[in-house]
Amino acid sequence: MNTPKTSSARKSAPDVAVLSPVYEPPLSVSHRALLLQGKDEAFRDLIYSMVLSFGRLLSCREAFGREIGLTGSQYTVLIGVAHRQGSQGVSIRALAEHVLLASTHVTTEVGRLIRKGLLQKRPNRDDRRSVLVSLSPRGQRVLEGLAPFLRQINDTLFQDIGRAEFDSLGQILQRFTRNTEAAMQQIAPRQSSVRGINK
Amino acid sequence: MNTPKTSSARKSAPDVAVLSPVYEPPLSVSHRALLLQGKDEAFRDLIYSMVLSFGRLLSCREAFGREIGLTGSQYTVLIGVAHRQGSQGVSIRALAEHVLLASTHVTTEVGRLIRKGLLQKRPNRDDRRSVLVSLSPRGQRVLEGLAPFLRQINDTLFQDIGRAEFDSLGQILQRFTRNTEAAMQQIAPRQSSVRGINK
DNA sequence: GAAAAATAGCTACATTTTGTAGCTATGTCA
DNA sequence: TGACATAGCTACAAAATGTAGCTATTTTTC
Repeated sequence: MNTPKTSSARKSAPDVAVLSPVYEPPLSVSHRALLLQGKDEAFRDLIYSMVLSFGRLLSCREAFGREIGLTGSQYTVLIGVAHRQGSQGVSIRALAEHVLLASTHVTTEVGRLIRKGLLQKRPNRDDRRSVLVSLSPRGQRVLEGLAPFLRQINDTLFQDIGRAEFDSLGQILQRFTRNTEAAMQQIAPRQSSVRGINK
Repeated sequence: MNTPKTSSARKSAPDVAVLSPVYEPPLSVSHRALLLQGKDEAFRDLIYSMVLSFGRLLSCREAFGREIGLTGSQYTVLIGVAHRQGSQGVSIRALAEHVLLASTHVTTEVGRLIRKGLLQKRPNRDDRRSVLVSLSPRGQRVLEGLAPFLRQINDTLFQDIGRAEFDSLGQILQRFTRNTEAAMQQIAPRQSSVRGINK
C-alpha cells in the first residue's frame, strides 16, 4: 500500500480523506525571536494585548471627558491645550500634532470648547494667519476639579508596576515607536494618510 | 519692602505682576514610581508613545485590509475567522469577543465579507439559533496572498527587538492589561459600555 | 410540561470619529 | 511682483461605534 510509515514522510495530500481538518492560517511574522516552536501565537497575543489595552486607554479618556461633559476627543484637545499653551497659547497646528488629530478636527473641537467656555482664542501678532489657543479661567478650574479622578485612574493603570518596569517599558516602547514609524513608511505608498503622520 | 529674599519663602501670589506665567496643569498621577522630581512628564510621555504606536498598529491593520480591498474592521473580522474557525467554523458571538467588536457589527461585516465571497456561513446543528462562520476557499487564497506583506510589516515592527525584550514586554503588558481591566471597573458606574467588555 | 427568562443573531438608526476637498488670508521666496 | 507654501476654516463623505428593538431558539423555573 502507499501509506507512508511516518507522517514526516508525507508531503502533500493525505491519503485518507480527513473530514474536518483544523484550518491553519499562514504565519503572521517571520522574525525568529517572535516565533516559539515555529508558532506565532505569542506574537499575536502580544499584539492582542496592545490593541486591547490601547482601546481601554481610550475608554479612560472618554470617561475623563464624560466626567466634565465632553467627548473623548474634546477632552484630549482640552488637556492638550493645558500642556501646550505655555505662556502665550498654542497654535492649532502645534496642538494638532501634539494630540495626534488632524488639524481640521482640532479647529472644530476648539470651537466647541470655546462655546462651552473652556477655551479662549486670540490672534497671533507674529503671524496673522495663526491663532493662539489657551485655557479660560473656567477651563482651568474644570481641569483642577477633574485631577483627583484622573490621578485615581492613572494610578490604577500602573498599580503594581515599579520604577524598573516603568523604565524598561519606556525604553522598549521608544524603540517600538520608531519601528512603527518605519512600518508607516512601508505602507505609505499604498495609502495617503496615517495616524501620527498628519500632514 | 515685603519682597522675600528667596523664592521658596513665597507662598501664594507673587508680589510683582508677572505678565505671562507658564501655565502648569495639575499632576496626572500620584503613584511615586512614575514621578521624577515631582514631575509626571515621563508618565505622560509613556502614555503618549502607547497611544501613538498602538494607533499606528491600527493603521497597519487598515493597510492590510486596503491591500485586499477591505476596511480595517473587515480585515480584522476576516483574520479573526481564520484564527477561530477551527474545524467547524466560529459563532458570531465567539468571533465578536475575539476581535473586540460588538457582535452586532460582526454580523454586518460578516455579511459584507460573504457578499465578497471571502466567508461562508452555515447553521449550527447543535444550536439552531447560532451560525458557524468560516473562510471560503477564496478567502483562504486571499489570506495566503496577503501573508508575505503581513510578515514584512510585522517584522519591521519588531526589527531590532530580541527575545528578551519581547518576553519582558509581554510580561509587563500582561500586567498592564489586568490593570486596565481594574480601571474599567472604576469608571464603570459612570459609563455604560466599554471597549473590551462587550456585553 | 408550560411559562418565563436568557441567548444568538439580525436590522435599523444615531452618534462619533476620521478622512478629504476646497476655500480665504497671510507669509515666504525667487 | 508672481509663484508657492502655510494656517486655519467649512463642509461633506466614509468608517467606526453605540444602542434599541425584533425573531427564533434554548434554558430555567415553577
